[in-house]
Amino acid sequence: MPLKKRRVKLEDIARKLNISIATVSRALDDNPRVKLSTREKVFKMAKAMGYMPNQIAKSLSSGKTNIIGVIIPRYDEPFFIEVCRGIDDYAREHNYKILISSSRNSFEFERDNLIAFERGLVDGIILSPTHETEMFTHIRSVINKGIPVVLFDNIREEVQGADHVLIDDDMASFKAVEFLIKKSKKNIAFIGGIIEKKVFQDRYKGYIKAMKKYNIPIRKELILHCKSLDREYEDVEIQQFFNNIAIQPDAVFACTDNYGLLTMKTLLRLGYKIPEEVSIIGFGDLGLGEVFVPSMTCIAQPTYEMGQKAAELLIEQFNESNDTDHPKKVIKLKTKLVLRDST
Amino acid sequence: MPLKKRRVKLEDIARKLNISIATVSRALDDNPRVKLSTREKVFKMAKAMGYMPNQIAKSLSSGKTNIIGVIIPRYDEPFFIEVCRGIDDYAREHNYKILISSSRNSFEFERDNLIAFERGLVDGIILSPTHETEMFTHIRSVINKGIPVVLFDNIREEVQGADHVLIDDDMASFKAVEFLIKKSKKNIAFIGGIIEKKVFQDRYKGYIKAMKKYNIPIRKELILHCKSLDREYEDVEIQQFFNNIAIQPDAVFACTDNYGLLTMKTLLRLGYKIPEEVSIIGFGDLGLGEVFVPSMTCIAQPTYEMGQKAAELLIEQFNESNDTDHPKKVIKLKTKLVLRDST
DNA sequence: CTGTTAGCGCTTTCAA
DNA sequence: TTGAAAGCGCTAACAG
Repeated sequence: MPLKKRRVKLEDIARKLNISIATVSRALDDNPRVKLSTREKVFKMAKAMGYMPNQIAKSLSSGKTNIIGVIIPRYDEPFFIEVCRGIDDYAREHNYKILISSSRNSFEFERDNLIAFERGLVDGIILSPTHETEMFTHIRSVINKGIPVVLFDNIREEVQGADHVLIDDDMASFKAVEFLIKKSKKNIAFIGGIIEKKVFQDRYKGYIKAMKKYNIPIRKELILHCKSLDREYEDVEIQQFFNNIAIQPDAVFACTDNYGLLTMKTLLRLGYKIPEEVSIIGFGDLGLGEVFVPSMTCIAQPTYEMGQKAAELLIEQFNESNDTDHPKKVIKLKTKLVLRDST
Repeated sequence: MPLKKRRVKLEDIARKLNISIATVSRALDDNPRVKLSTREKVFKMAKAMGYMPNQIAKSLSSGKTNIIGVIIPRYDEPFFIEVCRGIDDYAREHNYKILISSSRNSFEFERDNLIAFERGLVDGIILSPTHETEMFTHIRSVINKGIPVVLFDNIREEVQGADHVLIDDDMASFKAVEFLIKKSKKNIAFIGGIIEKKVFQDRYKGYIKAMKKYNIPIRKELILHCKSLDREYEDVEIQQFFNNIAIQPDAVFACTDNYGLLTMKTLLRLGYKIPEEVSIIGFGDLGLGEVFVPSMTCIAQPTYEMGQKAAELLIEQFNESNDTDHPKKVIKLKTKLVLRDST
């Protein structure tokens, strides 16, 4: 077992080779201004000595960390994880790493995370605001410091200077509900999430829009806005809702996959036949819908692509000269309805 | 919109206040060796000027980054995400952030990630080795550099100098299979994952051990070691297996929740009654089993706790004086069998 | 092609 | 109670 020795640094290599630190640095960069033979010598020596550059020193000196900060509202939501996977894949290809923080659905945490990132740890930030986030001063403050920001998913308000990646929730929901209506469904229940959240508002809007367009009365009794922020309670809320429902639904449009599944589970337990008596559509399409029996029709979100796109926009911002204040972009990604057994 | 101005640094505050940088630094640390009134002056000025410390500079100077590197085999596996959540919660309480990297089930990536972390970006590493990981030289190399390491989950071989957090897979499986046997099941199928992976080996061992103990013949036809590394193909493999199975199973022990669910789905489709004709037990208990109809009996792993424990051990290592070579710890966490409708 | 040197922003001795 | 100054390890401008 070798002794725990001091890290070897450029200076050590330089001394061994009787050349300057600068030359070693350049050589390891494979800078053609260094004689090939010198470069080779340096490479060999670096390897022999087990040299490993100090990333922190590099960052301090170069002003770049090659880290992208990512802030998501929660970990236990496949949607966010899938977005992160997209970010990570794109980032890695471009030599960035990602630092993920969860805001735990709390504005305080979100701000704290942002502040932590402002301390120079990251070159830029990708953020999905929580439903609590009403003020955007903390985000603007980051942007004003010249740190590139890309927002995704739950965007209540466009933030000047940030890029945005989102989904046309409104339209997607409209299409889904329209699909149900065209199957002659009348009592279409709506299961949404906390209405403070922009995405849920939009999905609700789409539902309302479709119902209105086809002159179907909107019944309060058929509408649930879940308030829970964790799995367990969601289940309870949905069960209670259907246990006590006044009107028998012949279709349910659920705003997330999980709501859709919990709905199916509850309805099956209550003796409903799916899809004969009641059709179900979920939102997200993150794998669960496929596994369930009957499999669930879903609005498929391009989740992974969302992450990729966000990373792409961020890295573009890195490469833009800061002087030219490029107009920021708003990207809307397309969804599609994936038909399965539940409709 | 304020101009994009240069970050304010200690020097700026010092100059404004006509004191030295050192004093400012100490004051912001709330160091009692600085006169209280000075500290207050500094605090106020720092706030007024919008001072934000540069984390990178701090790290270079102090030799600590307060970042924990985490390497997991994949993102799209709730198990790992849940472990990460545990790590993150514990880490955050102790003022650490986590940098998550996926090794994509590839030894190459794992090593690359490790090398990236070796560059001084992180103070320590929590790692779950991939099934491909046979050599541990890359891990040892990190440890020899004095970087604390904690391994979890898929540990094929104890690595000197690292802490380990694991689950008694062998025993857990044994208990689950024994439970089935005591329900008079004879044709107990085993659905495992790539057998190269230590956890799957152990779960298989437990199965075999239980079968042998109760003198139940072990039938090759009832054993499947899935080879796939992604969701989609897992589904296909399991379907094929049961479509062509020679012996009707009266119980299935599945090595992951997902295998369990896919099994249930396939068996239901083939017309089996669960649990009347066939009982199912899954492994993990990460939420899916509860949602499914019928709900699935599972071996519950203390996933979140695993993450917490790993973080705890790592942070303990940080605090140990490096000279005293504390013996490293191996923690085995307990599982339990959660009974639901599938058995 | 290579070396010298001045930082990057902060911490921390040592001295006053 | 404060300040001066030497690093932390690397980059990059400038000089030769």
